[in-house]
Amino acid sequence: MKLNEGIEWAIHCCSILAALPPDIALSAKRLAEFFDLPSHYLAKHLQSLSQAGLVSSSKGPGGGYSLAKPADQISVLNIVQAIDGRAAHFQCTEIRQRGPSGVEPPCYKNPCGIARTMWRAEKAWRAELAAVSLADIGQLGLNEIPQTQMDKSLHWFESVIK
Amino acid sequence: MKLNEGIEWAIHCCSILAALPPDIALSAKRLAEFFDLPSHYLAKHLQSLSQAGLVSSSKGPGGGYSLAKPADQISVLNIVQAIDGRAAHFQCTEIRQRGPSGVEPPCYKNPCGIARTMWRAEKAWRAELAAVSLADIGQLGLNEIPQTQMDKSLHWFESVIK
DNA sequence: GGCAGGTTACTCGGATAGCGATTGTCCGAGTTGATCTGG
DNA sequence: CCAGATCAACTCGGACAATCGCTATCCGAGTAACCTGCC
Repeated sequence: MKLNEGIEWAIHCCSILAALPPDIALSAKRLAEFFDLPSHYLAKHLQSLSQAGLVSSSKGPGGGYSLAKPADQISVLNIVQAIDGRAAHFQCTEIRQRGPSGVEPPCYKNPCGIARTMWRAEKAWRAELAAVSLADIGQLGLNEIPQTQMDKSLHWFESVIK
Repeated sequence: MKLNEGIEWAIHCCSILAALPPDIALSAKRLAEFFDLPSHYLAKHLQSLSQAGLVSSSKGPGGGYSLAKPADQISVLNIVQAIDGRAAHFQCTEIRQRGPSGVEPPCYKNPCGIARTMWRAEKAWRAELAAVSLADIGQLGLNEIPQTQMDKSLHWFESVIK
């Protein structure tokens, strides 16, 4: 199992948007340029974020994407689920009901213990991701980004936005 | 992202092996028959369990698979990792280092906050799975399996093992 | 009757195709901002 | 100089290929039990 690569891109892009003034939009092309990513493919993932209501989009010159909500109201889980879907990773196919020892479906009152175990683990995973907001990610970044990169980033923003 | 379907099969098969007397081996064919699964494909996953040292295999007539360790020393995480590999689900490609604002790799002392967040969530996921052993799964089963199924299963075992 | 050798049937293990989801790419619809023209 | 219409460039959004990993299958290597013939 491998997590969708676009998840990394989406979280990074959202954290950039969170650092910008709220009324500034950044196009998919600019975001791709900032991270040196294939712009068309990144656009596909940004569309998912837009459909999930995490970012709002505007067309035409000066348009692009901006956060639809304050950064502290968007969790990492929101972004992950927007890109990767909300389906459970483990899917129980009820093989206990099959084969020579299976009995009628109504006899099974609960999901089987194996599925419950897997789902409990997924729940813990989601809880960890839900506990971290974009604002938290931004704060981490402010504390740890090399000063040189911060300067280059600010310079890049100014050259692009004007 | 979807978890390998074989994980469900492998855990069910291991829980069956855990319920058997330790000196009894069950072949891939029999296990597939019990759950009505494609035997050849199930065999592939059982090989993974064997390579991981969770089950021991014996060839020839009367051979098959049996648990290599006591059921309380095999966690669900062991099985999941045997089938799905031990690689992290989230792979950080360090896109923060790329693009016009990137600086030299030595400037980045820690993994980026996004990767740390994702990995912390995976750690919580693994911890939940590591906390459940095959013995626990078996206990859950004993408490919840319909009596009719238990009878049919015992009957099937007797007809197969003799 | 007991034993040695050969045979047979059964099992695992790795090597080999098929398919679906993720990855990657493109063009059309729509909007905004600037430009140009006329008053 | 200002207002309005036109135009052009830019952006998103959905539709269309290519690649990789999961799914599925097979056959060969090895082993244990069994059977047969001989002592």
